[in-house]
Amino acid sequence: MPRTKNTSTEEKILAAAKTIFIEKGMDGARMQDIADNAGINKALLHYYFKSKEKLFEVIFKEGAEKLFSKINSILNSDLPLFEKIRLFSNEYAEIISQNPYLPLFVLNEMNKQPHSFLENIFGKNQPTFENLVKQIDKEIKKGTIKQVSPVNLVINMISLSIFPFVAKPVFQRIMNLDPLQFSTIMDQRKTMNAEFIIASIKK
Amino acid sequence: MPRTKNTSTEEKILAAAKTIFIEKGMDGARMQDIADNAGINKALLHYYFKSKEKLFEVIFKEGAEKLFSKINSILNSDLPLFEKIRLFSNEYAEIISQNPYLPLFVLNEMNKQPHSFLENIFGKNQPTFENLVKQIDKEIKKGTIKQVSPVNLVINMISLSIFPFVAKPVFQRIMNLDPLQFSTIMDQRKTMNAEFIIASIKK
DNA sequence: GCATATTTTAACCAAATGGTTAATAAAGGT
DNA sequence: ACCTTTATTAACCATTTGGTTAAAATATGC
Repeated sequence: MPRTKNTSTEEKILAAAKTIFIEKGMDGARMQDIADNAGINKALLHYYFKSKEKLFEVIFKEGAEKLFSKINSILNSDLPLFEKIRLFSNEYAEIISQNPYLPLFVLNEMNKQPHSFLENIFGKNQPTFENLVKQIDKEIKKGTIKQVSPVNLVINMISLSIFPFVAKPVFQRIMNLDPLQFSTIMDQRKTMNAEFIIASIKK
Repeated sequence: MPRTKNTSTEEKILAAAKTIFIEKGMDGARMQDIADNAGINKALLHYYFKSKEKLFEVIFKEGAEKLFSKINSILNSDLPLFEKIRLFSNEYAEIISQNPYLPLFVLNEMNKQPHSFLENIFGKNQPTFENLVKQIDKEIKKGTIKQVSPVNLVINMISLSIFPFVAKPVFQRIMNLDPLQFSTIMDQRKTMNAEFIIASIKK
């Protein structure tokens, strides 16, 4: 097993695999494409990562981690609720504009991969929302926000952050936007989303 | 024995193709699976629809149509703004809960298929939002709602309606919800979404 | 400098896959 | 009945695909 040195080849493979898998998905990706993209022989892929599935798993895991870790850390921080919403919206928008194709990749594969595969990956990092739920209940009692379901609030925050990227080709087309216009609108949303959410729950 | 009136072969194929394509996507779908699912010989698929691509196109077109036609018709109707938002949220939630796997299928393929393929499909049905833009401008001048970008309002409405279904496996997992709990929450959202949107723009 | 271990490659291989063909069965028209 | 057209099938085929092998190149330790 080559776990010792020469990470450069391994890194080249991982970078290439990321590109190809995210672009084509597990089924659409070809090992030969990944090898070509990494500038190496196909057999080397199997030398470093024994199968397509194993290689995919590494890429998927990394992607899922990138998307999910921030949610948990911000939503469980000690910030005041509105600040939390603002921070989440801003930071999440940043992550996603830097990895615009990641969400669809992860969503797509989460729907397709068997349960066992996902179990393996999500084993421990189970986010907790207790902190947030308590915080929201407190604000409701204080009367600063409306009676709102914490779960649904989080779903709204995440939906508004991610979906526009996932549906970019749809929105661009049905709204007749050129890429520049679309990107301008996405930029507006970075600050807008938080205020939109806050306005919807503020009393 | 004469059995119960068998649906036409073409219909059987289309139904099977829908099932398989939506479950596995264009790349993951196997012609043999579609044939088996339809209870016919694989060659018959090519007899009715000459290639996998052509068959896929039919299924995709139908799915995209189902998802997009309603948007246009409701958003261009003559209802008052808030009613429009409520009607859209309700009807769209209905369409999607009846076809929960359709959005991801369409989104996924819209990101993968080449431009030419999509051009063919969206040729004419280009939605228009002029009506809605005017309506929103009017409400802003009347002072009933905040100064809000019509495009972003529509993006929000659609995002909140669709994304929770697309990300169902994610939400179920990170929020530790069993299928029943999740479905209850989705039901709440049917009415909640509209009020959430309205609250966020009401002055 | 040399033996050993690691990395990389070209050539293969078996299975799977979309698609074709030629023959057969069923329907329709006369 | 008989012929023509349409529908359906089993057997193939060419290509693609993930994966393997054995040999060559390169690095490593002494």
